[in-house]
Amino acid sequence: MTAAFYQNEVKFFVSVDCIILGFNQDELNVLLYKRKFEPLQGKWSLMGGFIKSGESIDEAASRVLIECTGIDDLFMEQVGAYGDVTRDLGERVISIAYYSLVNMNNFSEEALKEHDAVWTKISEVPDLIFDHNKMIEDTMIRLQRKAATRPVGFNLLPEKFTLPQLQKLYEAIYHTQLDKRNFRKKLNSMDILEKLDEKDKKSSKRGAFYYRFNKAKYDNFLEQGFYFSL
Amino acid sequence: MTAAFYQNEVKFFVSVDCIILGFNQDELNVLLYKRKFEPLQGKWSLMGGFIKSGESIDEAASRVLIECTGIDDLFMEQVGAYGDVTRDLGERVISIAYYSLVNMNNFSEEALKEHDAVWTKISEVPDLIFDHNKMIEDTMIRLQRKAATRPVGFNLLPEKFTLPQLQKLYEAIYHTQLDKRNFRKKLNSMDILEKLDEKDKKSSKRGAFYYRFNKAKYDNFLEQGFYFSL
DNA sequence: CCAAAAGTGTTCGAACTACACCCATGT
DNA sequence: ACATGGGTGTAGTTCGAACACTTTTGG
Repeated sequence: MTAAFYQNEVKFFVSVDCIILGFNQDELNVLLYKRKFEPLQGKWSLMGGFIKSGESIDEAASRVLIECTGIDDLFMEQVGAYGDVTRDLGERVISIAYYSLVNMNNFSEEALKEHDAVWTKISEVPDLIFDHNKMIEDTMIRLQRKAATRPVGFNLLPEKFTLPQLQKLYEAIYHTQLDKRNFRKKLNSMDILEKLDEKDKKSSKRGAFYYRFNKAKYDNFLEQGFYFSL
Repeated sequence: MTAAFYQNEVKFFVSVDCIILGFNQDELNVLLYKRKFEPLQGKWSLMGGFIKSGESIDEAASRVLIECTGIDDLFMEQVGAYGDVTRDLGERVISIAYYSLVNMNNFSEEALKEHDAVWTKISEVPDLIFDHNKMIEDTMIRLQRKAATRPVGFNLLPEKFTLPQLQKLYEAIYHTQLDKRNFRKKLNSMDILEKLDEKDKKSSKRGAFYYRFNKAKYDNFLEQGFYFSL
């Protein structure tokens, strides 16, 4: 039994909410859920869960993420704590948002249905419960900064991807158009990708070469004192 | 009485911890306190406080900040939530860190003594309780990113400051040396400062002109579609 | 043969880096 | 008069932005 040092203080429910992002058909998507309990049962929301007693915040976020995706070891980062007094309509709950970048292809239709989950284009996110829309907005800003300086974008793609795909991804993240030649030139100069012999012929007749992110090359790139920036 | 929706869940103590940063004699400083209660009474720590029931996290942080500084309306930003199960030696406490940038000159010796507070050079911060050292480290990284893209540095200086002072500040934040001429050229091109007639003669015989950050000029600068970057 | 996407280099201007000397003044 | 920190301009280089045509191939 631990000593009760803080007897006079108030306790709060604390939850985590997960912003799970994927990329498909040139658009960022977020995984939304129909809420399964009151209050606001049936409304659209992020997937979340209360922190349990033996569990750190990161662990709680991992747990929720695994519940949702069935996948372990996903890229995940804390966005921040949300604590307006009336943010939750039920009782007072402080929530800590995490975002995760996943490869949408790893999700089966059944897995999604089972949880009442749908991938929703970022541009078409409806009104969500509580402050969940704000959490997504904050996440988008954070992702922009992160993706500009760290190679986290690859988490949103399959292991093998084409350069046009990669470019579309960054265009979606930054919400801009990029020049094909400049984009490729920059990537080329970093030498962090591995070109495969295989081509993807789904999106064009000619086909585009597959590439793979090469961690060893990237580490080497960092050792040279360079910084990733796209 | 609100409905009890979440009866089966666990509640936690939630606190805020404040990283109060100042700048003096070419160094960033952080305000440290001798802890006033058990556990670890008398040890060095950040100033913190438990969140109270009617209070948002931001409000709690503001309250603690005002208690410490006597000043309202300080620059303040959330760093993140810290929730390792055993981070607090007393009972389990989840803590949310905020950093604030202040002008050290606004603190009287008496005000500091009253709280058992001391300004400590960032390079000389001792072992603090719990994860407070980690909070400071995370803050420094965050400050670097923030200061590079937003004019937040001015919060660390008196209203009137000299260019050598400003340069020293950025050198301290980035932990690097900057070229005097290039630094001034860049600032000049932004046209966000107002040159005063007055000179500061404390640090040299010739004296250095005072400048003042001009919000209107800065807003205009933004409207032109430029971004602050130093 | 043609539509549709993949792939490829060069030029120009802007921005950053490096760099050295004179100025003002308190002691 | 001199030591100390304040203030100023230019040249070279690098980096990012703009830009158009050829290639491949399924239909």
